[in-house]
Amino acid sequence: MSSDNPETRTRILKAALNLLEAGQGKSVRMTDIAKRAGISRQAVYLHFSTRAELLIATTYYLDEVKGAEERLVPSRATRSGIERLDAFIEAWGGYIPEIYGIAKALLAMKDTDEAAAKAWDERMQDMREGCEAAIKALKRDNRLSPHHSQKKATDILWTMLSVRNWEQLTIECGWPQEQYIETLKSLARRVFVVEDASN
Amino acid sequence: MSSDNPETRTRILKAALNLLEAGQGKSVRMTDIAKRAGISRQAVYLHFSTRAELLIATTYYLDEVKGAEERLVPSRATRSGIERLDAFIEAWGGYIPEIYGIAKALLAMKDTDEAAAKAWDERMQDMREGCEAAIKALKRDNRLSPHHSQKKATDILWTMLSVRNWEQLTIECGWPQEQYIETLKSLARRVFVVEDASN
DNA sequence: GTGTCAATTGACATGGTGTCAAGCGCCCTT
DNA sequence: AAGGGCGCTTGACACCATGTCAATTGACAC
Repeated sequence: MSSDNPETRTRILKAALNLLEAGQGKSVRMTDIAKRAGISRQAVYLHFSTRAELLIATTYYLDEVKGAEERLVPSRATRSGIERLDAFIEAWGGYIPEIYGIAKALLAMKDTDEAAAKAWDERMQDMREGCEAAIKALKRDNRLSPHHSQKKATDILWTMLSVRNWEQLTIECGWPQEQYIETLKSLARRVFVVEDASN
Repeated sequence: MSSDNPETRTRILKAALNLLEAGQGKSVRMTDIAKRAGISRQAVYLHFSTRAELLIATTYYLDEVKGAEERLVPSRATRSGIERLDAFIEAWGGYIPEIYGIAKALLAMKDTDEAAAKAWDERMQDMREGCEAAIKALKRDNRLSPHHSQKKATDILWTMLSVRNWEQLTIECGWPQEQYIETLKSLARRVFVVEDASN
């Protein structure tokens, strides 16, 4: 079981979140999390039976805390496909730095841990739906470049917006977050948008 | 020291290579490599003092075996910037599947192992030089889009061509290698090339 | 034969995850 | 006020991979 005392449970989640955010990808041990939560290591296992399970629960907690859902509201509310594409890139691109710590941890486990892989893929699938919606909206407006099928365009946008690419551009290449967002918006336009595909 | 008997040394490297290629990213243990080389685990340590050192040596061995250098010759030999961009994408994009196994192993160690990180970054730096050269050639021809500075264009091309992106598009999205290459060439054109920037 | 050197064997340290069992303190019940 | 249940603690332990160490073997060289 992994529920009984909700107090301690959320203390653990908070601790995990803090450490993952602060560590920016540095590996965080069960011991560290326990210590931070002011609890014994074994108590952590009383609530989450594996590290993977804890990390996964942490992602849900993160979404709750940061209001992941609400962020996407503006992108859904926009009228034109182009606006929607922009709004989505802005929302997701702005969200990445907040989830980066935990994303990194999950990503690192992906290769060895089945559960971690599944959790991560699930979330990326959610994100992909956003991409797909933006592409569909473009298509509806007859502004989607005829170079790409809908599936292919979605694949490309999804890949462009990956956490790994954000990492490479901002952390390795030193781009400021602002530039990342602006550039990705402009790239997406160049790649996906045409004047009017119906003519 | 890590040299004395070149026979055994290359047997180890071959074993590592085989396993990494076959495993397509699955973690390969020192024990596995030793067994494959028909040698005791400790003998491996006689030649390579750490796993990281072995993996790094394996990348050099790989380059040697696959003739990494020669692959880039056609891209250097081309006249126009556009041809060079195409040739580079083809050469590098075609090389990725061959190095994928070891790339994955190195990438997985990057977070925890200093040496592995350095080795990987070094190789990516080499690759980046190819990107930079292609961008410079475009610029020289006045065909580089004025949207991007040379540095920024290099950053983008470098990121587009990352192993992670190849992985996502081919393995996760299921693109055939052929489609990967063609699409990346076409994307690069759309993103970087203009009719003639000097007018 | 004796030395040298690659390789073998087997034991051991380390560091992290996950397991197990016993015990402790606190609140709830009756 | 005694007894139970429950959340947590303590400490020992198994596991697994990397890396270390020391003693030994076997071949070839002089």
